[in-house]
Amino acid sequence: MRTSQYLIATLRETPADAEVISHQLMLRAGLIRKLASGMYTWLPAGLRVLHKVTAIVREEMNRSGAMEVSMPVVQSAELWQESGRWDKMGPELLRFVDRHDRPFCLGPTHEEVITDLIRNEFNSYKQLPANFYQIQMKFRDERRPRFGVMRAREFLMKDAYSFHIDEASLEQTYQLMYQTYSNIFTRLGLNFRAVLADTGNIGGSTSHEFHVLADSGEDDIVFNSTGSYAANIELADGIIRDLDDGSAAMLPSRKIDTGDAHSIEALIALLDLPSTKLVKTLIVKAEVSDANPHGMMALVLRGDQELNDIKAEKLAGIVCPLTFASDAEIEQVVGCKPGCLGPNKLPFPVIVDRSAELMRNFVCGANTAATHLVDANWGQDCHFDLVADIRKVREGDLSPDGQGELSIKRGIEVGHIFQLGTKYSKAMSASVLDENGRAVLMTMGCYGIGVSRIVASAIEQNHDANGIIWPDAIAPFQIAIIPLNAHKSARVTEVSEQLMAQLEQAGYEVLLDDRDKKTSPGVKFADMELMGIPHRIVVSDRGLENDELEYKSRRADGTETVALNAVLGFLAPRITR
RNA sequence: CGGAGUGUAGCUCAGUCUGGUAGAGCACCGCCUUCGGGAGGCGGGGGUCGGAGGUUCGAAUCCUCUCACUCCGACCA
Repeated sequence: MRTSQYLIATLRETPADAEVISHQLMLRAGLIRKLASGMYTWLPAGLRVLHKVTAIVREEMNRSGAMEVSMPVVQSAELWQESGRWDKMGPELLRFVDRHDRPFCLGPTHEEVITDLIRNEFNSYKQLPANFYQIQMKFRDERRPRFGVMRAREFLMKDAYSFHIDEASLEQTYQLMYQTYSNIFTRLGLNFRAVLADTGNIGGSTSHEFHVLADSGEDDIVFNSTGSYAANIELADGIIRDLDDGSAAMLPSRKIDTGDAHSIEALIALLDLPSTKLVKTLIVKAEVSDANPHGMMALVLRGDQELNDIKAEKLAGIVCPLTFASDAEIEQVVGCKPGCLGPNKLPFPVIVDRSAELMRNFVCGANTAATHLVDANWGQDCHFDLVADIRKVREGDLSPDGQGELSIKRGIEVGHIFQLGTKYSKAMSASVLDENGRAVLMTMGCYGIGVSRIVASAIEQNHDANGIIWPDAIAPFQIAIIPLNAHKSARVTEVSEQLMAQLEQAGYEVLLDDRDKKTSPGVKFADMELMGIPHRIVVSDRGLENDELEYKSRRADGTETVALNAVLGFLAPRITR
């Protein structure tokens, strides 16, 4: 390909509305342009990258035995009503009506469509297991699109759905997908990690996310040093090093005046105690019932620990999304402001985190203004109804499997695999006959990869001050040829053209910067670097005097000299294919 | 959806407070010079100042409404 016949849409300056580096560089390198919030046009160079990623995903999915299909982007409401998600999904599901006033939506995912297809096609256990996938634009009307294609409303996704006769078969395919995903992200040249994950509103039991490690990531992922444990912080478990064992003798409690010390910080300063001797009591909203007429719930943690919202939302009877009771509501029901709350004689359920379960002789609010209890104890003055893990793990906690301590890094979620079970097959009556001729609901799994998000996350992980540095596997072009002073030297032009033909013949993708003399060498160097082309060859009169070319890797600093007749042998070991 | 902010040339921005002929750099077009790291000179094209209403002799500038976009929080590939 020649730059003179290609759209090189590079920008010298950073567009003002781009915040993260990948978004800035995708705009500057001329990969994408914005149409509206969260919707982007892919320019030629960007689309080449997207296609590279797509091709690798497709190859590995095919290798795993999955079958590619293509389902409609527009889906009828009936299917969604059948699964119950038409009402559950909320405004993220973009709905509209056709000319006959029949309701439709733009597909944000395809569990309903595939389940409908397979319940009609499959009749026998002999047809199982089977795994179907597609690579297609999805639409989700995000509350807040951001970071360019990282969280777009329209995005390219690989989604796969597997069908099984039982859990054991699902487990096998799940493991196969886990391995396939690892192969994909390895081939893409990304630094990634698979972590245990929450299943969110897709439902199901077991789930893993695949994260590309990057500081700009929106998720915290937790893992130990040996690699034997990794989880999204949403559900990560950890063992506190200095956990109380409940062995201390109980002291009688006493009430003390704590004035306007309402926070944990103020209390530790006032009482000269470590935060591990305090408990914090948070009041959240719960469903109103006969047993819980106030519609409230207390969540109790050790003073130095933080609440994990996602874990808390799994408690029975709690209001989702997690909502804190207002000061006024608390005052009305408990009789004091939030600064003096404690788990003593509260008129609603008290859930205690494991960090506080075994504490002895702790400090907590007395549910009276400006008063706290010292040497409070469970069973003596305080009570709880349930012990649960509602704590956010911290860096330095011990790994739950006993191997090493936990660290926390930022990650970008690029893949997610779920064991769905029979959630959709049950709602939509998708069954086959087993060996005994009895109808059995199919067990399902689903597996997603954010293809367009991968492009952005690859840039987050591979860039420098001059621009993008593509891994060879997904570069729009692997090699840039820059002729110098071509207008003054017929030989430079001739050699450049021959070189391009030779390299393309050898199967490389080459971009020859043949822009005319008005485009200075500096501009060409800068553009090719900004676009992230990983290998560069400069053709100059100076070099050709000795039948030599100059090679530079986008990842390395210096340049190397290559004999004109030895280029192919020189490049072969340097370019990953 | 709550909170904050921004809309002026393709891009980055000045001008708005204090109303008076719409600007700069980059990009683009033409000619000349230059040619291994975003060159220089001369000449040129390009704007309903996000939109609507209002105040005024006069509005990018003041007032009201509205739309779009970005950022911070809750959701997700």
